[in-house]
Amino acid sequence: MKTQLRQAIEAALKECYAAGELSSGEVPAEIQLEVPKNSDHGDFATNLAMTLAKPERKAPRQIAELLVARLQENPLCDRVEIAGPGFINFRLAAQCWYAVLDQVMEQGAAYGKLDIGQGRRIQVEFVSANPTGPLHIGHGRGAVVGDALASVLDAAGYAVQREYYVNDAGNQVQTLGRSILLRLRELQGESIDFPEDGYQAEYVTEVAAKLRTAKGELKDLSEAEAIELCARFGVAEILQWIETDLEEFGIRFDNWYSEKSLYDRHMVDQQLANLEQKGLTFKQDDALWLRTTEFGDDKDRVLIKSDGSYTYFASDVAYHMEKFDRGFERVIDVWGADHHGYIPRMKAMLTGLGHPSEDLEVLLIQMVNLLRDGQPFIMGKRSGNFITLREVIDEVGRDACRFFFLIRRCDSQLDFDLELAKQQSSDNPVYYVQYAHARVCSINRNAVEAGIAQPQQGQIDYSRLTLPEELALAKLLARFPESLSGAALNYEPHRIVFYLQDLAAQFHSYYNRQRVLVDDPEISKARLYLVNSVRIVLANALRILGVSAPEQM
RNA sequence: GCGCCCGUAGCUCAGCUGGAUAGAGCGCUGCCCUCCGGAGGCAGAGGUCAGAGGUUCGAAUCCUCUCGGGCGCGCCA
Repeated sequence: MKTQLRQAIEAALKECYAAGELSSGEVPAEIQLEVPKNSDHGDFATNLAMTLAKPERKAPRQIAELLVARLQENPLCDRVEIAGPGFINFRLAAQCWYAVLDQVMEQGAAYGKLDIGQGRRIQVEFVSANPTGPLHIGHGRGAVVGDALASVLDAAGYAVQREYYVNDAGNQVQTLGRSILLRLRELQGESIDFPEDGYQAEYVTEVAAKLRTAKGELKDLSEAEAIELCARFGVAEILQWIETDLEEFGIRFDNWYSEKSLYDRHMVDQQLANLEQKGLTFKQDDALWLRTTEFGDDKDRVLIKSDGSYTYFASDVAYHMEKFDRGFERVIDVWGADHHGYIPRMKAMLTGLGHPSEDLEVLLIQMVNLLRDGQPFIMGKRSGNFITLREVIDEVGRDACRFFFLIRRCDSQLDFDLELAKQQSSDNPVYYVQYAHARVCSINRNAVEAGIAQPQQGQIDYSRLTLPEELALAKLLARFPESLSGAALNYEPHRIVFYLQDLAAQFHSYYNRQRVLVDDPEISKARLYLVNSVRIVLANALRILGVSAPEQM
């Protein structure tokens, strides 16, 4: 719709040049067309005449008149007007908009899909929580945002991979192993003085008990061997919890990438050697440093500590370089916002190794505040860390949980009201949107009962759709692809949520004013066609978010 | 102290990358309500876009400063 109009404007402009009415001969690279906020200003508006004013040395309105004279003849346009300082406002013929319904019906589940990615490979790495404990509520938000973003990009035509980076090397894994071993000994009757810096939580004992049945008491192993075994067992066990939780949440990763495997394959050393060769490192105090300050970081960073062990950053360098070696053109990391200080060094490392820093995009996920009936759930700013994701999903359900995690821009903090999420009323945005879908399904069931067949494409007389609400709905359906492209280009899945709420609101309002199934069978058919188009778009948008579109509730 | 994010209606937040009279939900006020499917529907009030400069035809949006809030600033991960 938009592109057709853009072509028409371009053609009109060229005609003006051909007729000598305009002289500069420049056709702008892209003619800006936007949907005015105020619908009195038409369906689309362009500022073209204003941008041409300078090169043409003519008044904007004068230029606009030349263009409008030609565009008025175009069958696409119902009305073309000049407004304000020189905007050209277009109102398209109703038929154009109702043609969208045919598109929706014809394309079905594919309606809205785009090709802006053109099959380019992109990776979204998200969750990547340490395998030392169950997922908490904060991980949940990152999980859903990452997953939905991946789906958005997929729908926009990118070849997307979802990856989980498993931090199965390093200190925290050793600490986990030691903690499990101590709990194991406790289970064996020893009295243990459990250290402050160990993992205190109960699940550690759970893992220890399981290990005891599987592997026995580890009596014939050395201390180091026992810790190592406990660590491996614990990581495997906890990863399984995480995987199960995520799957229950509707999230499935294409790849689980082990940090330890980077060391096993000597990838870290290779990358460090690479950096050294490029003269980007230096030694100081027995440690190896990366000169990240040369690329915008405010401090240089340690890669190898003076005791010879590697920093987390060192494996991250290797990991991210390896992502590009795997052929991804762009790599997206989803992190908790408290890690934002880590971004400059990562980008510095990339530019140092010859990658434009935009190749890595980091999405920062802000904190989640749990509420119950508008009141903070528990005190303390990091309270979310003590509530597992599993508990929340069990309480409010997967759909509500996912929807609420996506309802805000990810860089703003989120208030998540558990009671609201469970509520079966239109105050609850998830319910409101899903209910719109279920309502159309209900109408369909009634249509069957009344013996009215689902109208097929080409059988619809659009002149039966005479109401302004009907036209408005068709226009909104036409804007779904645009909403999707905005979400994809800006990495903002929440836009889909806002679109959905908009569409549901307009549908409910229409439903409340008008009956779909009326005495006149032709009108009924046309309206059925319209509301079923709405149903399809609702379902398509919900599918991208990983929220179900129920037929009844 | 330095750096990043944020400041929009009473509250929670959108605002399509610079467009025209800044929007939605909750709350508030006033009407309506046996409707294909629910304790719901319709309408109204409510704003100096934190403040001050700047950029230009045009700024909530871009730049600078000030104020206020959040988060970071380990040879931790």
